[in-house]
Amino acid sequence: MAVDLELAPKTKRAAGEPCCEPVVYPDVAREQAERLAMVAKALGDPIRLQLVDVLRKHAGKVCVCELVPLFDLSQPTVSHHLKKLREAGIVGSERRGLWAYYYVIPESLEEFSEWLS
Amino acid sequence: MAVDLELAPKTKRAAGEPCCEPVVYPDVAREQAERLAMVAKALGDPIRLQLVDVLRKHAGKVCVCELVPLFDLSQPTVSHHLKKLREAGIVGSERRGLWAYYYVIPESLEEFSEWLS
DNA sequence: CCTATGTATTGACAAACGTGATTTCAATAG
DNA sequence: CTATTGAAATCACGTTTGTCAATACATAGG
Repeated sequence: MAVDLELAPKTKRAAGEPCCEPVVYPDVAREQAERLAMVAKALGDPIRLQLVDVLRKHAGKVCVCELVPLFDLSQPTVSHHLKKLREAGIVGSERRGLWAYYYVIPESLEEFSEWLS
Repeated sequence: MAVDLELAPKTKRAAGEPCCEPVVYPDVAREQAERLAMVAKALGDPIRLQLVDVLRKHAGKVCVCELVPLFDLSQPTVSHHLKKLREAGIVGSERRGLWAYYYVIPESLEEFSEWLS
């Protein structure tokens, strides 16, 4: 696995230009990037984005039985998307009797919103 | 394939509650949702999110050769992520000699940023 | 021309994703 | 208890994704 000894730097830089500024560091720590990306990924599907939009605009909690008919999808599929949103911490749910009500957790979007602006 | 004739609505609503408010509509049109989701999806990977972060913070254009060593990834993989960002309209690129320089297109994030807040 | 260098594309592959059919769970009504 | 109903979980499927190795492409220098 020994790599060739660096005999000569050769030309290294083709033109005289130094290519770019000194060095660049991502000053969004990996951890933060992962949190942000997790949120973005959850919003990275049109259905889920609309789900969040509906829930946000509605302020209150919305029943799954109202959400399903809005999308031309099976109930299990909508349920699946809601689960993804739950896992990303974007929405919460609450059961009342037979029905399940979903709502957006506003703080979950704050960090992302701030990073974006 | 004929479904049973609907003999009787049966109980229909278990409790007396009407389940929830009248009806809810997604007032983010499908088209807009798809645009927003496309941006979110592109940001939905930690590497790409950090790439955008670096490019944004840097204001100017950054050479690929500076970006690659920031991530513990092969050059083709970084190139692949940059392509995804390009396809989503989030970044642009420019060749100068041998090098390629990338930059964020700020307007590309505006709609998403507004929707989010 | 030929060689070296920075970047992009291709091919391959495992992992994750989006979806629907089917089944399971939980809770209510009788 | 049994039957019904809303929601979630499971299974199966084709598609997309992230990654690297290898290759191709473009440009600059000899």
